[in-house]
Amino acid sequence: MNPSLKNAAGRIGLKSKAKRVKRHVTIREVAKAAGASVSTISAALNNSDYVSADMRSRIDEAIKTLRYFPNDLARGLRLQKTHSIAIVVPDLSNNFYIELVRGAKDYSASANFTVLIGDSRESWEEERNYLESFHRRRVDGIVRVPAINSVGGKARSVLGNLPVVYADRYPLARDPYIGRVGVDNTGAAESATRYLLSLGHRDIGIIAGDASSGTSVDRLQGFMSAIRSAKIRQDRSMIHAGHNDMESGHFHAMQLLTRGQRPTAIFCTNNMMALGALAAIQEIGLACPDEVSLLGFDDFYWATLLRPRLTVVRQPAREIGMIAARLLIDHIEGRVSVPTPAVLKTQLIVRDSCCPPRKA
Amino acid sequence: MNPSLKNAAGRIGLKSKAKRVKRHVTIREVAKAAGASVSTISAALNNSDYVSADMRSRIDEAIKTLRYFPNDLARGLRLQKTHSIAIVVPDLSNNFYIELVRGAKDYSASANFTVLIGDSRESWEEERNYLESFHRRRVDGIVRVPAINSVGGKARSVLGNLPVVYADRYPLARDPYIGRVGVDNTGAAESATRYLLSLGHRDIGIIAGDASSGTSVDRLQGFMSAIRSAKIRQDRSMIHAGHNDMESGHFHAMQLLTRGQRPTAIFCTNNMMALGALAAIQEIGLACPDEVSLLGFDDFYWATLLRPRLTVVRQPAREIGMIAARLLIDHIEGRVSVPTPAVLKTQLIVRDSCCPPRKA
DNA sequence: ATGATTTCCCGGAACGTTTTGGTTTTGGCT
DNA sequence: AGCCAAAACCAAAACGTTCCGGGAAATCAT
Repeated sequence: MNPSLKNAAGRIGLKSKAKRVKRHVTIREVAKAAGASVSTISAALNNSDYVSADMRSRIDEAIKTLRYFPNDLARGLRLQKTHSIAIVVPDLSNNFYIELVRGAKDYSASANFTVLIGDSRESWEEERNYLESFHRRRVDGIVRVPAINSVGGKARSVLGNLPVVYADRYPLARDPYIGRVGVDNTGAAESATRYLLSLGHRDIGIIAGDASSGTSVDRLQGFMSAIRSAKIRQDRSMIHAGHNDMESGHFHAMQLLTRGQRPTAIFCTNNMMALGALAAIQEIGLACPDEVSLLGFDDFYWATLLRPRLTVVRQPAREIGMIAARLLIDHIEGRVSVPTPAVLKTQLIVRDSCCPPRKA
Repeated sequence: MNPSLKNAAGRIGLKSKAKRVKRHVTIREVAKAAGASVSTISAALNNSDYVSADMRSRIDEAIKTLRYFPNDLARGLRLQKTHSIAIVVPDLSNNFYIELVRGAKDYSASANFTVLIGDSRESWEEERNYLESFHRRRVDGIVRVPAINSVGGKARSVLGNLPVVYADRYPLARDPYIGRVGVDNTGAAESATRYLLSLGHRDIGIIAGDASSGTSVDRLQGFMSAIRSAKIRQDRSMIHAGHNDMESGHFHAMQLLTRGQRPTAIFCTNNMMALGALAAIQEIGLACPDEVSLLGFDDFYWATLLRPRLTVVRQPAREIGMIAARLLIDHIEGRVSVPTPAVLKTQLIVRDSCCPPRKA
């Protein structure tokens, strides 16, 4: 059709003898090829009105044959927004966060936003790097579930005034955020504990998360509240603060199980620690649930493959991600959305890892 | 110190009555605040020589008080490279890929590269979106482990001429890539199969991956080769092609186990399918390994929590990721590196899920 | 002193888009 | 034919960096 097409396609940066750098195709080359001006191409791309059918098809053809892909750097620079958000989670090997990320990504996609993923591995150092990197990339906002050892305020210094919504965990230190979504941690932990109590357990150990996380604090509080309302005097040494990973779950379960008076049940405040605890139980050679019951937080797709199949309180991970993304994007686009914080329902999934204690 | 500092900090975009947009602070404002020119700030940032200690400290101070963060969009645009690569994997809920991603990310970080993560969920559609998005973001290269249903050539059309290195899986269709890293799939599958043979198994079912993946083909070939050299006539109906996910592992294991002549052992060619097969075995109520042995590919951190503990051939996931990143980055920076493809060692981890068949 | 370096700093031109504020073309009406 | 609005297109100015070419000041060699 258009004879200038092949010509334009051949244009390569012919600078010096340096590494032949094979530049990307630009909108300008498309313009040349289609016999139009740059602004018209742009108009066609952002399908504005006022570009004739004829012109539009010439442009489409040029784009196709030149294999043109818009440069989002230039676009973002000019537009002063990137139509993208970032989500940084503390542990990608924890399936809960995968689901959360996928939820966020799916909602974002439906809103024509792109999402960048960060995996801080429970390290503030790593998280900091991700946050700064995303900030420099000028994402339009961040959904953040902070690493366990990241005390609240530190993040702001690296975030500029990017809008942040917290998911799952939230910091205790007051940090300006535009939203927060998660579950009713206190209530969930309380009713889970009630379940253990109803089975007859009186000596219950808990492995909770770090006290700098509001979420962990809430869950512990829910636990305590259930215990109190059952008029039990809780042995404080059976309250452990872990780090939300398998190692610390293992470690603290070991502590709990190798003492004189061992608990008849252990409540782990997230799934990684539950796994660690299960490993410890198996290692010691205790029968679960017969000798010690195990109750976890967060469900995961292979929980039923374990023996015993794990009893857990399930959080709607995917929904948390979706809603977090929605809150964030609504804010970015200047829409007002539901008042924060958003709290979702949990569900106790009873399987085989809890039973009445041996002898009361 | 410098009185103009606070002044510059207050400069906000004061356009119309539109949403107060709170612009980011730019290098220009830093320049004004430090009483220097833009180019000098830039020089200081990229710590070139020729900027006096005095000037440098004024600049540092301005940067600090203004909370300046460079705009990587502008930077990338000007530099024509972003110092970032992308890695797109087919399933983040598969721990193998998490490790792979982490390896890639760790190496990249050490080389001052940033990495963007894509999770295609075994869907070419999704993968396409990620690839295109990364291309438009002008990452400098991509390490790709293609989705199972993505036939080779299609990707190029969306990648421009970005350098690609394949990890783990590779396409059969000839597609120009600059590197490939993985394990000796044929050899690994062959020796794993030999292990089953050595236990006395003669009726072995295999659930392999899709035939469009070179990796799957190789593994199946290794299996066949071991079978042949044991002079066994393999029942072709015991060769299944799955989709590398739990569902298809479950489905094909069901097929295999509910037929008249059931295999005494099943070899799954990746870990997700092994999990699915395990679920099927448990569902049917067969004893594993006593009634049917199960052999998986890829190790994962909770494999020992399963009952029976899974016997698998372990791939060095993390190293695969690291080397892939290294290959890619070496190429990007114009360094020549080790000849491709790079093949790493596997290791058969014998645990409890395989034993001699009941009666020969 | 004089010239030659070296050190320190700056102006301005890209990089690839979008958008503003035009100008030209088209075609429908008198 | 003449006019005018609408339709179709365009040139140029940003967006926030880096870097090239220079220039002034300081330092050094003669």
